[in-house]
Amino acid sequence: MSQRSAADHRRAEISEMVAEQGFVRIDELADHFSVTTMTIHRDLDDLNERGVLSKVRSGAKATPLEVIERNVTFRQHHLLDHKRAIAAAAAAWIRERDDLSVVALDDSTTVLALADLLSTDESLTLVTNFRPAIERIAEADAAKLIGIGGAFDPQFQSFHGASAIESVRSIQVDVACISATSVWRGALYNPAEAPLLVKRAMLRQAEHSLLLIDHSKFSRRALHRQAGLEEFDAVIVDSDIDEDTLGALRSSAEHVIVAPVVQR
Amino acid sequence: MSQRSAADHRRAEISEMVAEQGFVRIDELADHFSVTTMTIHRDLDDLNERGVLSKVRSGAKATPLEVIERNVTFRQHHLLDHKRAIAAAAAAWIRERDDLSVVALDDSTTVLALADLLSTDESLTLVTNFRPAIERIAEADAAKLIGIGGAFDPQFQSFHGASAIESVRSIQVDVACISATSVWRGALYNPAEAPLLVKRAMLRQAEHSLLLIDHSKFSRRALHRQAGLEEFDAVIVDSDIDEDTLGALRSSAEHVIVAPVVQR
DNA sequence: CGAACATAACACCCAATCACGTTACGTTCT
DNA sequence: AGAACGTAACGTGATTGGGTGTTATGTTCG
Repeated sequence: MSQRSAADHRRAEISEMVAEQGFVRIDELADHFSVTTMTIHRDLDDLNERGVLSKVRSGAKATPLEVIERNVTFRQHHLLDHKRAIAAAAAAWIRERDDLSVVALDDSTTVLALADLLSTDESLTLVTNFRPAIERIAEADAAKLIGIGGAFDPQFQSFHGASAIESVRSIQVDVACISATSVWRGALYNPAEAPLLVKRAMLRQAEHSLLLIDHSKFSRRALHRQAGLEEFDAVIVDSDIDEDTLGALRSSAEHVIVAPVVQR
Repeated sequence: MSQRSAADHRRAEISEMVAEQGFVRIDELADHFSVTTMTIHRDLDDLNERGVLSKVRSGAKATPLEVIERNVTFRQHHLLDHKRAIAAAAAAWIRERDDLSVVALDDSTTVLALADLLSTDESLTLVTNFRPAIERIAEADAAKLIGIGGAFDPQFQSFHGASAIESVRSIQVDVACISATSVWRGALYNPAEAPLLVKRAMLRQAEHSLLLIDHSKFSRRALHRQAGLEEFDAVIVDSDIDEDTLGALRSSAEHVIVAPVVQR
């Protein structure tokens, strides 16, 4: 499954090196990987394009962490196995309860993995403001789809704003599947306000709610408070979460599901 | 540009044969093209999938015209040069007037060609309920995008329903670019009602309006009346329209622009 | 200015995909 | 049952496209 080409592999390693060292020279990289500087140039152009790093003269420097966290194309491939595990657990949770047919999905890459799992189910109606999710659900041509429109935000690849909120408010949802950038002291936080408002609206319209969150989110902070952990029917985390954090989570959330990560 | 592979060419010819004769046998086709029946099977599977024809035992029969006309994947490649010509004229019309910045686009393939032309312009805001258009505009990452959400209709690949109408009503549009399936006695007609309602809402919210329509639409009929030709600031047709029809059109529309079709 | 660096254009290689045929096995007619 | 037809699976040859190097030409720095 996670079959990477040689180029992808090299680019991933470059990303790591840049993240660690802050700056790396192009000729160093060319030397290290035994390729031409031209190849490195192309790698850096690509990574720069995707917002993973900044290409500067003679090398590349790290992008500020906050920017990375917002960037969809970066997030998309990050911790993919973990996200799939979490999504599988969420799908199971939903399928156990067969009275749930309208599922709202927010604009997170974790939930995107869930969209893939649910999109083949003809009996479901999926509601989302996330363009990649809309794309895949439409492609699958099985589940019914309600798109939440509004002002498109290229950074998040999703639709926000008053119009989006309005649209969400006009729908009754059985279960909302939500993620967040940061979990801290029993509450969720997000770096930007616009997508957060849509998430809140989804929660408000939902009879049930699931929080899908991977272990990396517990060591972060973000600006805007989104919701409290106790508001969710269940919180789903991957099994790479550490003991202490899991303990703390169990004390503040109603029900915690730990999704086993399958290593490739 | 229009570089077709041998297989595409054969499939196009099959489509024609089926359209003309109503039904063709698989072994006839295999014989005619000097290929195996298996290859024809695959061709028909594909064409059937795309809704161009219906595969039945021992052969293929034509799909009712109405169904063909509704089918997006079929429409997408139909009269492409004409659509491009019309779109170019529409783009010119809009660019001549530099006070126009919010453009609404309906769910038609003609207008999709226009979306491609406008999506690179950073000063524009594009509004649409058409998934392929949303996709391409987001991809271009230049023009601002407002997505119209709602219930997704796989047949048209666009969003409809009360929620979509509501969303459109909350926006002020400078110019609405609309198409239709049929033009008949000075009015527009559409085979389905749901997309029509969104088109009407777009027109209502728009200061100006353009009708983009190719010559094939004048020899058709459809069920639901959409609007009168006189409601548009300008009607854009391709140059393959015949004299009489053009004359009639000129008498019922305010302003008619004939877009020259470039032959490849 | 000259050295270091960036980019554009072209050519090549390899791997993945596609189109097609062949065969073998199901399925549906009469 | 037997003929006609459909489908699944595999092999193969052609085609495509991504990834890389090379060279030639710009561009920026000191």
